[in-house]
Amino acid sequence: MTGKPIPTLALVDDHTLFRKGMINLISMVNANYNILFEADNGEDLQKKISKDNQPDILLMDINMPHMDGFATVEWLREHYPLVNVLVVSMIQKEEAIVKMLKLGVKGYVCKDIEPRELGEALHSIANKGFYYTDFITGKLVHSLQLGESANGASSMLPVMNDREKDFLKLACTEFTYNEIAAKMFVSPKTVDGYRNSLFEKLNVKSRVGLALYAVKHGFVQL
Amino acid sequence: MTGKPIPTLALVDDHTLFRKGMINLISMVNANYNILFEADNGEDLQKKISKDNQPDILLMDINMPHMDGFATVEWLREHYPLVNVLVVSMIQKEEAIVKMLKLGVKGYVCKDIEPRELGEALHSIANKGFYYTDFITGKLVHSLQLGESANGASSMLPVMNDREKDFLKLACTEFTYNEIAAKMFVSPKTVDGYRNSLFEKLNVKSRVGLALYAVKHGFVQL
DNA sequence: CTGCCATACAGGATTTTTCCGGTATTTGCC
DNA sequence: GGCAAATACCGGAAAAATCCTGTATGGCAG
Repeated sequence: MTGKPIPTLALVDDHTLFRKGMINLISMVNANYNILFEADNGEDLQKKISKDNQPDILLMDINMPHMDGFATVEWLREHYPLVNVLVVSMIQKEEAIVKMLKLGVKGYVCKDIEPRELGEALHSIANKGFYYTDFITGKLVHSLQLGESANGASSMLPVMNDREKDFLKLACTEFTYNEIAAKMFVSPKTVDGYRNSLFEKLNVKSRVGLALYAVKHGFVQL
Repeated sequence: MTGKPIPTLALVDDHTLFRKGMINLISMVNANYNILFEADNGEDLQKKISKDNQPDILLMDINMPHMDGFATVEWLREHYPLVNVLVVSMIQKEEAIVKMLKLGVKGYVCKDIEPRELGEALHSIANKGFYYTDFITGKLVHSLQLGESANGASSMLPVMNDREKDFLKLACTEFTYNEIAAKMFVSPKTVDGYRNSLFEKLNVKSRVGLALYAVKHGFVQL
């Protein structure tokens, strides 16, 4: 673990030829990357990845036999959350893109990507932690807009009463629950109730979850 | 506590005439607000505000004798963090605006505000929780840009090593520290060290503080 | 009037978080 | 080689957060 050495990569794709092609592309990029390993699919990846063999960036296809890209990202998120996934797929369907984004992938590019853009994507992920093109952002925004208006059910905010909203704001501070109770002029046991009620309503299970929810939904400004 | 009744207001300004003028303006707005009380300055406010006498929105000047707007907002933030402050001041200096914004005020308008805009501001704060005009946003962005480049010292990010950055990302999840340790392949006591080190470097004192810092500085995406 | 539901609050137990004061290992550098 | 700084780690204890079950109150619809 010597500081910030050469970023490491791994490739997951069921087509050997395509993997070799990608490796060739990567070698054309004027930057240094160490390729740790290649895998045929998610199952194969599970065998090859380990504590001492984690890539910084994982280039992965979606359509794969046995264990596809979605299942693989979910598994990685649980077991190797520090691995940055760059999806490399022919699939351009908004549904797939948005699904992957929700699963936390750090980039999504088309398989016919040009060397220059691949270099940019890898560099961006290695340094800023993500690479989202305007195309991807566009899909995401579009999907959000759909969710907000037409759909209706999906983005409906849970019903919170005023006191719960007040509590939510104060939960996004470094006050302890006892201090929050004092500022809300209620018993600590009552804020205990607000918290548990919000855990359920907002589908989170910790104060960090509450804070993140509040920020995401604009209850507090950063 | 009957649902969402008429929003309550309070005014803090040392000029009686101006307060009366504002009240008149507010009455012209086609919306209902209850005015709880008026105060001459921060000190006077401290006497008049109480658990059972907190306004939803507090309209406040900056230049006031005895206790000015800045001190007052700081005090409110500590003792009545749920009160939304709308600054109403002649002061248009970027420095003052940015300072107030940093103190968490929910809006900043000029004293020569028109009835229509005042109505919009109050409505926006009562519902969305804030009212920032483009003018204010502009000042803020400008100040941020200054901070980023010229100033240098002010916005310099603390030096975090790679493992600390990794930890910071995982701290923004609902994993416990034990789970985080497992995912980072280190001992729980080590993440204990990362945490304490970041508390100091980032000037926070709880996990919520860490998460909020991380979001604000783009270490995690929402 | 009465039972239901939402809200405010308690006691008590358990887990997590936070804090403190140390130790071993590694790494760069004089 | 040896020293300072950074990193990984430990035991123990105090504080905070989380969870569960249960009570009192008040509004309100049947």
